[in-house]
Amino acid sequence: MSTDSVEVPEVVVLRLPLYVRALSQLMSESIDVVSSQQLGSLLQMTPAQIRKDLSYFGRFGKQGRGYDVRFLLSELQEILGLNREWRACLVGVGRLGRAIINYPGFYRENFRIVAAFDGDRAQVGNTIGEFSVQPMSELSETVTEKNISIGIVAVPAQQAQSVIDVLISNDIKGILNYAPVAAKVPMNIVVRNIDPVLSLQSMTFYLRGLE
Amino acid sequence: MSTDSVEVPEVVVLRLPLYVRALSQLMSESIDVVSSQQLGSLLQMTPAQIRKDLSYFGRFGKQGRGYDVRFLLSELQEILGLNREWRACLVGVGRLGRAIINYPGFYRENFRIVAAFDGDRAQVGNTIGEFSVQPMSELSETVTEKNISIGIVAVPAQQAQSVIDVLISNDIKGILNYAPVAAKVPMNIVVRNIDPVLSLQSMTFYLRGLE
DNA sequence: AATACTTTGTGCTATTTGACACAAAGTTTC
DNA sequence: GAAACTTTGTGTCAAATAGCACAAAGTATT
Repeated sequence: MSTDSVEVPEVVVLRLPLYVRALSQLMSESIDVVSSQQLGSLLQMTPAQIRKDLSYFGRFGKQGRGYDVRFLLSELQEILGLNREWRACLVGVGRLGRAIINYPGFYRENFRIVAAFDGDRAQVGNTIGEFSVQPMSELSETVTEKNISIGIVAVPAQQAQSVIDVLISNDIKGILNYAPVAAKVPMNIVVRNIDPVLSLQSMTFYLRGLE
Repeated sequence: MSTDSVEVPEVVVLRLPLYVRALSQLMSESIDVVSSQQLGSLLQMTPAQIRKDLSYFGRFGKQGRGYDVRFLLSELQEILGLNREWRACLVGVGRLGRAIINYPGFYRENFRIVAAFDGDRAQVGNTIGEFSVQPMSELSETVTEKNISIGIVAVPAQQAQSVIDVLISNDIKGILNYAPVAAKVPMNIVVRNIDPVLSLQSMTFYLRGLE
Protein backbone atom coordinates (compact mmCIF):
# COMPACT_ATOMS: atom_id res chain seq x y z
CA MET A 1 0.00 0.00 0.00
CA SER A 2 2.41 2.68 1.13
CA THR A 3 5.34 0.66 -0.18
CA ASP A 4 6.81 3.49 -2.20
CA SER A 5 8.47 1.96 -5.22
CA VAL A 6 10.28 5.26 -5.80
CA GLU A 7 11.72 6.93 -2.74
CA VAL A 8 10.05 10.23 -1.93
CA PRO A 9 12.64 13.04 -1.86
CA GLU A 10 12.97 14.72 1.49
CA VAL A 11 12.43 18.18 -0.01
CA VAL A 12 9.00 17.00 -1.04
CA VAL A 13 8.19 15.78 2.46
CA LEU A 14 9.32 19.11 3.84
CA ARG A 15 6.80 20.89 1.63
CA LEU A 16 3.78 18.74 2.44
CA PRO A 17 3.08 20.50 5.74
CA LEU A 18 2.87 23.77 3.82
CA TYR A 19 0.10 22.28 1.73
CA VAL A 20 -1.63 21.01 4.85
CA ARG A 21 -1.53 24.45 6.36
CA ALA A 22 -2.83 26.19 3.25
CA LEU A 23 -5.62 23.65 2.86
CA SER A 24 -6.65 24.06 6.51
CA GLN A 25 -6.80 27.77 5.90
CA LEU A 26 -9.01 27.25 2.85
CA MET A 27 -11.24 24.86 4.78
CA SER A 28 -11.78 27.48 7.45
CA GLU A 29 -12.82 29.87 4.69
CA SER A 30 -15.35 27.31 3.47
CA ILE A 31 -13.61 26.93 0.13
CA ASP A 32 -14.36 23.50 -1.35
CA VAL A 33 -12.12 23.28 -4.38
CA VAL A 34 -8.69 24.66 -5.19
CA SER A 35 -6.43 24.43 -8.22
CA SER A 36 -2.67 23.99 -8.12
CA GLN A 37 -2.59 27.47 -9.63
CA GLN A 38 -4.41 29.03 -6.68
CA LEU A 39 -2.48 26.99 -4.13
CA GLY A 40 0.71 28.07 -5.83
CA SER A 41 -0.04 31.74 -5.63
CA LEU A 42 -1.04 31.28 -1.99
CA LEU A 43 2.26 29.59 -1.15
CA GLN A 44 4.49 31.44 -3.58
CA MET A 45 5.46 28.44 -5.64
CA THR A 46 4.82 27.11 -9.13
CA PRO A 47 1.68 25.05 -9.77
CA ALA A 48 3.81 22.41 -11.48
CA GLN A 49 5.83 21.81 -8.36
CA ILE A 50 2.72 21.28 -6.29
CA ARG A 51 1.31 18.79 -8.80
CA LYS A 52 4.63 16.95 -9.05
CA ASP A 53 4.92 16.76 -5.27
CA LEU A 54 1.43 15.37 -4.88
CA SER A 55 1.97 12.88 -7.69
CA TYR A 56 4.50 11.03 -5.51
CA PHE A 57 1.60 9.88 -3.38
CA GLY A 58 -1.29 9.40 -5.76
CA ARG A 59 -3.78 11.20 -7.93
CA PHE A 60 -5.88 13.53 -5.88
CA GLY A 61 -7.19 16.05 -8.39
CA LYS A 62 -9.77 16.28 -11.14
CA GLN A 63 -8.91 17.76 -14.49
CA GLY A 64 -10.72 20.94 -15.34
CA ARG A 65 -11.60 21.40 -11.71
CA GLY A 66 -8.74 21.09 -9.24
CA TYR A 67 -8.53 19.47 -5.81
CA ASP A 68 -11.29 18.88 -3.31
CA VAL A 69 -9.94 20.75 -0.31
CA ARG A 70 -11.36 18.49 2.38
CA PHE A 71 -10.25 15.33 0.58
CA LEU A 72 -6.72 16.45 -0.24
CA LEU A 73 -6.23 17.77 3.29
CA SER A 74 -7.34 14.48 4.74
CA GLU A 75 -5.08 12.50 2.41
CA LEU A 76 -2.05 14.62 3.24
CA GLN A 77 -2.72 14.34 6.95
CA GLU A 78 -2.87 10.59 6.52
CA ILE A 79 0.39 10.56 4.56
CA LEU A 80 2.19 12.66 7.15
CA GLY A 81 0.70 10.77 10.05
CA LEU A 82 -1.09 13.81 11.39
CA ASN A 83 -4.40 12.08 12.04
CA ARG A 84 -3.29 11.02 15.48
CA GLU A 85 -1.77 12.51 18.59
CA TRP A 86 2.02 12.61 18.97
CA ARG A 87 3.55 12.70 22.42
CA ALA A 88 6.80 14.46 23.13
CA CYS A 89 9.00 15.08 26.11
CA LEU A 90 10.94 18.24 26.76
CA VAL A 91 14.49 18.18 28.06
CA GLY A 92 15.67 21.43 29.57
CA VAL A 93 13.33 23.75 31.43
CA GLY A 94 15.28 26.98 31.34
CA ARG A 95 13.80 30.11 29.81
CA LEU A 96 13.58 28.52 26.37
CA GLY A 97 12.10 25.26 27.63
CA ARG A 98 9.41 27.09 29.56
CA ALA A 99 8.49 29.13 26.51
CA ILE A 100 8.18 25.91 24.49
CA ILE A 101 5.90 24.30 27.07
CA ASN A 102 3.67 27.33 27.13
CA TYR A 103 3.55 27.66 23.34
CA PRO A 104 0.01 26.71 22.29
CA GLY A 105 0.92 26.01 18.65
CA PHE A 106 2.05 22.45 19.30
CA TYR A 107 -1.09 21.48 21.17
CA ARG A 108 -3.28 22.92 18.46
CA GLU A 109 -1.69 20.59 15.91
CA ASN A 110 -1.94 17.49 18.09
CA PHE A 111 1.58 17.48 19.41
CA ARG A 112 1.46 16.94 23.16
CA ILE A 113 4.32 17.63 25.54
CA VAL A 114 3.62 15.14 28.29
CA ALA A 115 6.78 15.26 30.37
CA ALA A 116 9.66 17.59 31.19
CA PHE A 117 13.15 16.66 32.29
CA ASP A 118 16.20 18.55 33.43
CA GLY A 119 19.70 17.48 34.31
CA ASP A 120 19.92 20.15 36.97
CA ARG A 121 18.74 18.73 40.31
CA ALA A 122 17.72 22.25 41.38
CA GLN A 123 15.04 22.26 38.67
CA VAL A 124 13.69 18.82 39.53
CA GLY A 125 10.35 18.93 41.27
CA ASN A 126 9.50 22.45 40.10
CA THR A 127 6.06 22.70 38.59
CA ILE A 128 5.79 23.97 35.02
CA GLY A 129 2.45 24.13 33.36
CA GLU A 130 0.66 20.97 34.35
CA PHE A 131 3.48 18.67 35.39
CA SER A 132 6.56 18.71 37.52
CA VAL A 133 10.12 18.54 36.26
CA GLN A 134 11.62 15.05 36.44
CA PRO A 135 15.26 14.02 36.76
CA MET A 136 16.94 12.47 33.71
CA SER A 137 17.10 9.17 35.53
CA GLU A 138 13.35 8.82 35.14
CA LEU A 139 13.43 9.39 31.39
CA SER A 140 13.58 5.76 30.38
CA GLU A 141 10.60 4.76 32.51
CA THR A 142 8.48 7.76 31.56
CA VAL A 143 9.12 7.45 27.83
CA THR A 144 7.78 3.91 27.91
CA GLU A 145 4.93 4.64 30.29
CA LYS A 146 3.63 7.66 28.43
CA ASN A 147 4.41 6.30 24.99
CA ILE A 148 6.61 9.22 23.97
CA SER A 149 8.14 9.19 20.50
CA ILE A 150 9.58 12.69 20.14
CA GLY A 151 12.20 14.48 22.19
CA ILE A 152 12.44 18.26 22.31
CA VAL A 153 15.90 19.43 23.28
CA ALA A 154 16.22 22.84 24.92
CA VAL A 155 19.44 22.56 26.86
CA PRO A 156 22.66 24.58 26.47
CA ALA A 157 24.88 23.63 23.51
CA GLN A 158 27.40 21.88 25.70
CA GLN A 159 24.92 19.35 27.02
CA ALA A 160 22.93 18.85 23.86
CA GLN A 161 24.77 15.88 22.36
CA SER A 162 24.73 13.85 25.55
CA VAL A 163 21.02 14.57 26.05
CA ILE A 164 20.37 13.49 22.48
CA ASP A 165 22.34 10.31 23.05
CA VAL A 166 20.22 9.52 26.09
CA LEU A 167 17.00 10.16 24.17
CA ILE A 168 18.10 7.87 21.36
CA SER A 169 19.18 5.11 23.70
CA ASN A 170 15.66 5.27 25.08
CA ASP A 171 14.10 4.64 21.71
CA ILE A 172 13.23 8.19 20.77
CA LYS A 173 13.21 8.36 16.96
CA GLY A 174 12.54 12.04 16.35
CA ILE A 175 14.32 15.01 17.85
CA LEU A 176 13.37 18.65 17.69
CA ASN A 177 16.62 20.35 18.56
CA TYR A 178 16.68 23.95 19.79
CA ALA A 179 20.33 23.75 20.84
CA PRO A 180 22.87 25.39 18.53
CA VAL A 181 24.76 22.22 17.66
CA ALA A 182 24.95 19.81 14.74
CA ALA A 183 23.73 16.67 16.45
CA LYS A 184 25.41 13.40 15.60
CA VAL A 185 22.78 10.71 15.26
CA PRO A 186 22.36 7.35 13.53
CA MET A 187 20.74 7.45 10.11
CA ASN A 188 17.37 6.17 11.28
CA ILE A 189 16.86 9.11 13.63
CA VAL A 190 15.07 12.21 12.36
CA VAL A 191 16.42 15.53 13.58
CA ARG A 192 14.92 18.95 12.98
CA ASN A 193 16.84 21.99 14.12
CA ILE A 194 15.29 25.25 15.22
CA ASP A 195 17.94 27.89 15.16
CA PRO A 196 16.91 31.53 14.72
CA VAL A 197 20.48 32.77 15.12
CA LEU A 198 21.62 30.80 12.07
CA SER A 199 18.72 32.31 10.15
CA LEU A 200 19.76 35.82 11.07
CA GLN A 201 23.40 35.12 10.30
CA SER A 202 22.61 34.03 6.79
CA MET A 203 20.20 36.93 6.36
CA THR A 204 22.86 39.53 7.04
CA PHE A 205 24.85 38.32 4.04
CA TYR A 206 22.14 39.87 1.90
CA LEU A 207 21.60 42.95 4.05
CA ARG A 208 25.29 43.83 3.96
CA GLY A 209 26.00 46.70 1.67
CA LEU A 210 22.37 47.73 1.32
CA GLU A 211 22.77 50.73 3.56
CA MET B 1 37.43 42.85 -4.95
CA SER B 2 34.31 41.15 -3.66
CA THR B 3 32.55 41.72 -6.97
CA ASP B 4 31.38 38.16 -7.31
CA SER B 5 31.59 37.31 -10.98
CA VAL B 6 29.60 34.14 -10.26
CA GLU B 7 26.54 34.49 -8.08
CA VAL B 8 26.89 32.63 -4.78
CA PRO B 9 24.14 30.01 -4.44
CA GLU B 10 21.81 30.61 -1.50
CA VAL B 11 22.39 27.08 -0.14
CA VAL B 12 26.02 27.99 0.27
CA VAL B 13 25.18 31.17 2.17
CA LEU B 14 22.88 29.16 4.42
CA ARG B 15 25.78 26.90 5.36
CA LEU B 16 28.32 29.60 6.13
CA PRO B 17 26.92 30.28 9.62
CA LEU B 18 27.45 26.60 10.42
CA TYR B 19 31.11 27.02 9.64
CA VAL B 20 31.24 30.17 11.74
CA ARG B 21 29.75 28.34 14.67
CA ALA B 22 32.07 25.35 14.39
CA LEU B 23 35.10 27.61 14.08
CA SER B 24 34.05 29.62 17.14
CA GLN B 25 33.78 26.36 19.00
CA LEU B 26 37.28 25.36 17.89
CA MET B 27 38.65 28.77 18.86
CA SER B 28 37.25 28.38 22.34
CA GLU B 29 39.06 25.05 22.54
CA SER B 30 42.30 26.77 21.55
CA ILE B 31 42.59 24.79 18.33
CA ASP B 32 44.60 26.76 15.78
CA VAL B 33 44.30 24.74 12.61
CA VAL B 34 41.56 22.60 11.16
CA SER B 35 41.22 20.57 7.97
CA SER B 36 38.09 20.32 5.87
CA GLN B 37 38.10 16.67 6.91
CA GLN B 38 37.84 17.51 10.61
CA LEU B 39 35.34 20.30 10.04
CA GLY B 40 33.29 17.89 7.97
CA SER B 41 33.13 15.25 10.63
CA LEU B 42 32.22 17.94 13.16
CA LEU B 43 29.35 19.20 11.00
CA GLN B 44 28.35 15.93 9.42
CA MET B 45 29.12 16.89 5.86
CA THR B 46 31.67 15.98 3.21
CA PRO B 47 35.03 17.77 3.22
CA ALA B 48 34.60 18.44 -0.50
CA GLN B 49 31.46 20.42 0.09
CA ILE B 50 33.13 22.62 2.67
CA ARG B 51 36.07 23.32 0.37
CA LYS B 52 33.73 24.03 -2.55
CA ASP B 53 31.65 26.39 -0.45
CA LEU B 54 34.66 28.33 0.75
CA SER B 55 36.09 28.53 -2.75
CA TYR B 56 33.22 30.84 -3.75
CA PHE B 57 34.81 33.50 -1.60
CA GLY B 58 38.53 32.96 -1.90
CA ARG B 59 41.39 30.67 -0.96
CA PHE B 60 41.68 30.43 2.78
CA GLY B 61 43.58 27.19 3.35
CA LYS B 62 47.07 25.82 3.04
CA GLN B 63 47.73 22.52 1.34
CA GLY B 64 49.05 19.81 3.57
CA ARG B 65 47.90 21.77 6.61
CA GLY B 66 44.32 23.00 6.54
CA TYR B 67 42.74 26.25 7.64
CA ASP B 68 43.91 28.68 10.27
CA VAL B 69 40.90 28.77 12.58
CA ARG B 70 41.16 32.38 13.66
CA PHE B 71 41.76 33.62 10.12
CA LEU B 72 38.97 31.63 8.48
CA LEU B 73 36.52 32.60 11.21
CA SER B 74 37.36 36.24 10.78
CA GLU B 75 37.00 36.03 6.99
CA LEU B 76 33.62 34.32 7.21
CA GLN B 77 32.35 36.85 9.72
CA GLU B 78 33.42 39.59 7.35
CA ILE B 79 31.67 37.89 4.43
CA LEU B 80 28.45 37.44 6.36
CA GLY B 81 28.57 40.91 7.85
CA LEU B 82 28.82 39.61 11.40
CA ASN B 83 31.60 41.94 12.48
CA ARG B 84 29.11 44.60 13.47
CA GLU B 85 25.99 45.02 15.52
CA TRP B 86 22.59 44.49 13.89
CA ARG B 87 19.52 46.16 15.31
CA ALA B 88 16.07 44.62 15.14
CA CYS B 89 12.60 45.48 16.27
CA LEU B 90 10.05 43.03 17.54
CA VAL B 91 6.40 43.20 16.51
CA GLY B 92 4.03 41.30 18.75
CA VAL B 93 4.63 41.01 22.48
CA GLY B 94 2.45 38.03 23.33
CA ARG B 95 3.89 34.95 24.96
CA LEU B 96 6.10 34.22 21.98
CA GLY B 97 7.31 37.80 21.61
CA ARG B 98 8.25 37.98 25.27
CA ALA B 99 10.20 34.75 25.00
CA ILE B 100 12.08 36.15 22.01
CA ILE B 101 13.00 39.34 23.84
CA ASN B 102 14.29 37.40 26.79
CA TYR B 103 16.25 34.94 24.66
CA PRO B 104 19.92 35.71 25.25
CA GLY B 105 21.14 33.94 22.10
CA PHE B 106 20.53 36.94 19.84
CA TYR B 107 22.41 39.35 22.05
CA ARG B 108 25.36 37.00 22.30
CA GLU B 109 25.76 37.06 18.52
CA ASN B 110 25.46 40.83 18.21
CA PHE B 111 21.80 40.99 17.23
CA ARG B 112 20.10 43.63 19.34
CA ILE B 113 16.37 43.98 19.78
CA VAL B 114 16.01 47.68 20.42
CA ALA B 115 12.25 48.24 20.17
CA ALA B 116 8.99 46.37 20.61
CA PHE B 117 5.67 47.12 18.96
CA ASP B 118 2.17 45.74 19.23
CA GLY B 119 -1.02 46.48 17.37
CA ASP B 120 -3.05 45.90 20.50
CA ARG B 121 -3.50 49.20 22.36
CA ALA B 122 -3.83 47.23 25.61
CA GLN B 123 -0.22 46.13 25.28
CA VAL B 124 1.13 49.59 24.50
CA GLY B 125 3.03 51.12 27.37
CA ASN B 126 3.69 47.81 29.13
CA THR B 127 7.29 47.34 30.07
CA ILE B 128 9.11 44.30 28.71
CA GLY B 129 12.72 43.80 29.49
CA GLU B 130 14.32 47.20 29.16
CA PHE B 131 11.84 49.09 27.04
CA SER B 132 8.17 49.78 26.81
CA VAL B 133 5.84 48.53 24.10
CA GLN B 134 5.14 51.11 21.41
CA PRO B 135 2.10 51.46 19.15
CA MET B 136 2.52 50.57 15.47
CA SER B 137 2.09 54.23 14.61
CA GLU B 138 5.52 54.93 16.05
CA LEU B 139 7.25 52.27 14.00
CA SER B 140 8.31 54.52 11.15
CA GLU B 141 9.91 57.07 13.42
CA THR B 142 11.62 54.55 15.67
CA VAL B 143 13.06 52.49 12.80
CA THR B 144 14.80 55.57 11.48
CA GLU B 145 15.85 56.90 14.85
CA LYS B 146 17.32 53.66 16.11
CA ASN B 147 18.69 52.58 12.76
CA ILE B 148 16.80 49.29 12.71
CA SER B 149 17.28 46.99 9.72
CA ILE B 150 15.60 43.75 10.81
CA GLY B 151 12.01 43.08 11.81
CA ILE B 152 11.05 40.12 13.98
CA VAL B 153 7.42 39.14 13.51
CA ALA B 154 5.68 37.37 16.39
CA VAL B 155 2.03 38.15 15.81
CA PRO B 156 -0.85 35.73 15.10
CA ALA B 157 -1.02 34.36 11.57
CA GLN B 158 -3.94 36.55 10.63
CA GLN B 159 -2.07 39.79 11.23
CA ALA B 160 1.32 38.66 9.97
CA GLN B 161 1.07 39.79 6.34
CA SER B 162 -0.12 43.27 7.18
CA VAL B 163 2.60 43.68 9.81
CA ILE B 164 5.17 42.54 7.27
CA ASP B 165 3.81 45.04 4.75
CA VAL B 166 4.20 47.82 7.28
CA LEU B 167 7.76 46.78 8.08
CA ILE B 168 8.70 46.72 4.42
CA SER B 169 7.12 50.08 3.72
CA ASN B 170 9.35 51.41 6.49
CA ASP B 171 12.49 50.21 4.77
CA ILE B 172 13.05 47.00 6.71
CA LYS B 173 14.96 44.66 4.41
CA GLY B 174 15.14 41.52 6.54
CA ILE B 175 12.33 39.73 8.32
CA LEU B 176 12.53 36.93 10.84
CA ASN B 177 9.05 35.51 10.73
CA TYR B 178 7.70 33.39 13.57
CA ALA B 179 4.12 33.50 12.26
CA PRO B 180 2.87 30.39 10.48
CA VAL B 181 2.29 32.02 7.10
CA ALA B 182 4.06 32.16 3.76
CA ALA B 183 4.81 35.87 3.62
CA LYS B 184 4.44 37.66 0.30
CA VAL B 185 7.33 40.05 -0.16
CA PRO B 186 9.19 41.78 -2.99
CA MET B 187 12.26 39.97 -4.28
CA ASN B 188 14.73 42.27 -2.56
CA ILE B 189 13.43 41.43 0.91
CA VAL B 190 15.02 38.57 2.84
CA VAL B 191 12.64 36.43 4.87
CA ARG B 192 13.59 33.65 7.25
CA ASN B 193 10.82 31.58 8.78
CA ILE B 194 10.95 29.93 12.18
CA ASP B 195 8.25 27.33 12.35
CA PRO B 196 8.68 24.40 14.74
CA VAL B 197 5.25 22.99 13.91
CA LEU B 198 6.19 22.52 10.26
CA SER B 199 9.35 20.77 11.41
CA LEU B 200 7.37 18.34 13.52
CA GLN B 201 4.82 17.76 10.79
CA SER B 202 7.48 16.69 8.32
CA MET B 203 9.21 14.61 10.99
CA THR B 204 6.17 12.46 11.61
CA PHE B 205 6.24 11.28 8.00
CA TYR B 206 9.35 9.32 8.92
CA LEU B 207 8.16 8.25 12.37
CA ARG B 208 4.94 6.78 10.96
CA GLY B 209 5.00 3.04 10.85
CA LEU B 210 8.03 2.72 13.09
CA GLU B 211 6.03 1.63 16.08
C1' DA C 1 67.40 16.26 0.33
C1' DA C 2 64.64 12.61 -1.00
C1' DT C 3 60.55 10.01 -0.03
C1' DA C 4 56.13 9.50 1.91
C1' DC C 5 52.26 11.96 3.72
C1' DT C 6 48.58 15.34 3.95
C1' DT C 7 45.37 18.57 2.31
C1' DT C 8 43.71 22.26 -0.65
C1' DG C 9 41.24 24.03 -4.74
C1' DT C 10 38.85 22.72 -8.75
C1' DG C 11 37.60 20.39 -13.29
C1' DC C 12 34.47 17.04 -14.24
C1' DT C 13 30.69 13.89 -13.61
C1' DA C 14 26.63 12.23 -11.36
C1' DT C 15 22.59 13.16 -8.96
C1' DT C 16 18.98 15.80 -7.44
C1' DT C 17 15.61 19.18 -8.05
C1' DG C 18 12.64 22.24 -10.61
C1' DA C 19 10.03 23.79 -14.59
C1' DC C 20 7.95 23.38 -19.14
C1' DA C 21 4.59 21.88 -22.00
C1' DC C 22 1.15 18.90 -23.59
C1' DA C 23 -2.21 14.95 -23.99
C1' DA C 24 -6.08 13.48 -21.51
C1' DA C 25 -10.00 14.45 -19.05
C1' DG C 26 -13.07 17.12 -17.13
C1' DT C 27 -16.22 21.74 -17.03
C1' DT C 28 -18.68 25.66 -18.95
C1' DT C 29 -20.96 28.19 -22.45
C1' DC C 30 -23.92 28.71 -26.07
C1' DG D 1 -24.10 18.50 -27.92
C1' DA D 2 -20.31 20.95 -29.92
C1' DA D 3 -16.84 24.30 -29.14
C1' DA D 4 -14.04 26.76 -26.01
C1' DC D 5 -12.06 26.63 -21.52
C1' DT D 6 -9.69 24.80 -17.52
C1' DT D 7 -6.72 21.88 -15.03
C1' DT D 8 -4.46 17.58 -13.88
C1' DG D 9 -0.63 14.23 -14.18
C1' DT D 10 3.63 13.32 -16.27
C1' DG D 11 7.35 12.76 -19.94
C1' DT D 12 11.16 15.47 -20.99
C1' DC D 13 14.48 18.84 -20.59
C1' DA D 14 17.13 22.36 -17.89
C1' DA D 15 19.28 24.01 -13.88
C1' DA D 16 21.16 23.54 -9.48
C1' DT D 17 23.68 20.93 -6.27
C1' DA D 18 26.76 17.49 -4.51
C1' DG D 19 30.65 14.46 -4.76
C1' DC D 20 34.71 12.37 -6.92
C1' DA D 21 39.34 12.45 -7.86
C1' DC D 22 43.61 14.48 -8.89
C1' DA D 23 47.36 17.95 -9.74
C1' DA D 24 49.66 21.20 -7.02
C1' DA D 25 51.62 22.55 -2.93
C1' DG D 26 52.62 22.14 1.34
C1' DT D 27 54.48 19.18 5.79
C1' DA D 28 56.82 15.34 8.17
C1' DT D 29 60.16 11.71 8.27
C1' DT D 30 64.35 9.57 7.65
